[in-house]
Amino acid sequence: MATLKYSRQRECIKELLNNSCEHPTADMVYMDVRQEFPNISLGTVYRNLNLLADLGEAIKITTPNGGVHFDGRTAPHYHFCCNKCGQVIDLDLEELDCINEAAGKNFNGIIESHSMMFYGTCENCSKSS
Amino acid sequence: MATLKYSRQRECIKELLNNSCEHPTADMVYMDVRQEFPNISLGTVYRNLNLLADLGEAIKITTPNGGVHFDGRTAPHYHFCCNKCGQVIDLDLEELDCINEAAGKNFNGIIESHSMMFYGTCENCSKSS
DNA sequence: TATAATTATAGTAACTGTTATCGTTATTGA
DNA sequence: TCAATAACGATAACAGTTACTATAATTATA
Repeated sequence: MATLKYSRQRECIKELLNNSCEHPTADMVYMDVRQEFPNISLGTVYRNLNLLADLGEAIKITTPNGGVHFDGRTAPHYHFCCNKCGQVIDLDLEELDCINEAAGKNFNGIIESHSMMFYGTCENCSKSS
Repeated sequence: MATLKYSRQRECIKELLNNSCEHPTADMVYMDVRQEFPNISLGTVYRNLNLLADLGEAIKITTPNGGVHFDGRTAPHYHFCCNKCGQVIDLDLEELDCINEAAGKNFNGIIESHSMMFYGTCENCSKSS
């Protein structure tokens, strides 16, 4: 059961995530997708974003101020979050696998993965300050 | 203005954070502190937790499932979050300063700090599975 | 100490982001 | 073409958190 069925709305959201280099929140996706589907429901946006994340076709990024961003780039990579404007930006730093082992020292559970977020001031905000 | 005034409730919350090795959420703190202040308000707990975090006397830890945990240990260290029970645990891995520089390559903003969270299965959950 | 000024509290309402519900619409497979 | 069912839009419900307000506690001053 629960066979996946095609939907134009989901396709549009997926496209939008893949083609934008920003990492939009559900609200930002809602704004954008409404240009093509003027009366799409916010619930539909949430449902599909979570579905895509569950399918592994998108990544959910939680920022410390509580905002949740979505990324269509599923290859592992790290992000930067600007302390001033809150924008989330991709970083050119390859994933450090070895770090999981290092963290596992003196720890009795099983470490499978990690996430890392960098903070500071983005280019725009450091210019206009 | 806004001179800080002593409050027994805040002191109790601070104590509680410092003496517990778990990393409680606001709700967990609320439960605990009610043993001493049976009719403390949940708002008071939130207000003081955020105040302590602002003062640098506690640290706010946001987990990807949306939960916010608080830590009275303010020295920089990393955490582990169990995928099964959601518990947050301290790790014995010293902060990697050099990593900020590495991340700054090919990046035009200013990187000041980073946070890292490890995931997997905690000791308890891996036993009882 | 007594009093005035002001911060913190308890209780509650309001707000925000997200999920659940439900009747209708779209997709799919026979 | 039709039946089965997933997805939709609209809206209600929900959880976590913050804002509001009258009262209580703390602090500074006389």
